[in-house]
Amino acid sequence: MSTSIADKSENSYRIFAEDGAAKRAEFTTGRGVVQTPVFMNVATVAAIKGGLSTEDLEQVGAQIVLANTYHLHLRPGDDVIYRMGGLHEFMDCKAPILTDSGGFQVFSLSQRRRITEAGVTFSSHIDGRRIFMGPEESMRIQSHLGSTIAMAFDECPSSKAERSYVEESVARTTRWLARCRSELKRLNALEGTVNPGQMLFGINQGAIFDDIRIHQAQEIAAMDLDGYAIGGLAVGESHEEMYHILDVTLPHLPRNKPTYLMGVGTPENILEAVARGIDFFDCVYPSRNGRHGHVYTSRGHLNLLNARFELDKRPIEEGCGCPACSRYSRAYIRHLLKSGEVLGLRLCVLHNLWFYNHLMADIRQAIEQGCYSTWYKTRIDEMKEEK
RNA sequence: GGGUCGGUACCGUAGCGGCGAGCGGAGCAGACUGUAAAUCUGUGACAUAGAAACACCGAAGGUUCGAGUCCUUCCCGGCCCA
Repeated sequence: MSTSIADKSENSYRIFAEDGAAKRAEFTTGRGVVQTPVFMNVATVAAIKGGLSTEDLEQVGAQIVLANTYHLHLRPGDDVIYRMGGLHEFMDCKAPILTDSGGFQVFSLSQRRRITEAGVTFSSHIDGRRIFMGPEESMRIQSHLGSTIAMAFDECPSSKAERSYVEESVARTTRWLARCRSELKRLNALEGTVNPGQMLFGINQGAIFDDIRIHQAQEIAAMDLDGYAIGGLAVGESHEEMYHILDVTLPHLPRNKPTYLMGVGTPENILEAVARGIDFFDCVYPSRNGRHGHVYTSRGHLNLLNARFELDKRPIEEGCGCPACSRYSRAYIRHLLKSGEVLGLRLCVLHNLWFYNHLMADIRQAIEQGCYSTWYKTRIDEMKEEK
């Protein structure tokens, strides 16, 4: 079955176990069922950085992949991907793909940006040329890409922004969401659309102002979308502030729809957020940190570049079934990293993504078993132990 | 044996009388949360931090208010000639 945007008869999201606020659900997409809570493996430019292939993603337990509208629009161009049959065809990916809308890039590539009601003008990080993107442009690009889930075009105000600015920005993001919704409906109905069942997730914003978050959550909840994201977190505020925003905002988003905490985070962040009811996550940490020799284990993270691993014959984590741990020592991977060999990066990224995807599997199991609320705290404590 | 150029931190170098010695690498450590960046930031030693100032610029003397910088001798290395 393939539902999109405003759902008709049956909800594509089905919760079958709950433990406190934590939800264990399955989300049915046109590309198969996603078991949640889930981590989305970040392939910004339709590739996991660090030399991983689509095949590697399958091996590492990835259920779903994230790619970026802004990056793919610039290169190779969404028209190229459209003519190649869409993202799935282009990268030979069978799993569902969520495309981020480009809204965050406006925030993170903040030079020379100009925001109006119509959209945002900012400069390309590749060649500096001016780019205009608004809700309609973002939806058209994502429609060309043919992703499984499109994200609404939003603005991500800084966590330190003034209240008056955040109010204005969030109101605009909500108006943009309505425009995204109608544009995507129009596109889905067009002849030749890559994925006519493309879904849409809206995004909650509001920096760290409880009332702005809550008010906007109520507004977008009424719009009946396929899912709801919380954006603008983990951008400089403290963990306590982030968890607090989740605590106050999530009750105002539909419980019978998937929720997505954008860009988060550390294993600890994820464990805490699941406890509060989040289903979807994505983060560059496992891939970026992996490329920098920073690897995750159930007993905390290691920096494989450290001299103490020079003669360490152990795998990154004892008992881990990832392609790196099943064969190679810390000492060897450290040598590869030191030598600048791509294999070193690749092995670390493989391990980290395996770790994240398997952490999510453990989380799902704990919720099913009804022991999540105690289990996750133990997991967090274990990660703080001596490495 | 003669000539010549040179000896500065782990390596390569800058410096040509005011240096509490600059720069690159390496090494060591840290940072990265909807990925412009295999990037960025620290880092002489004294266990660490801070405070502090004592990195003794191949060695020993000398000139000078002051020497890595000038002079003398010696040691070591490269190249050229015999």
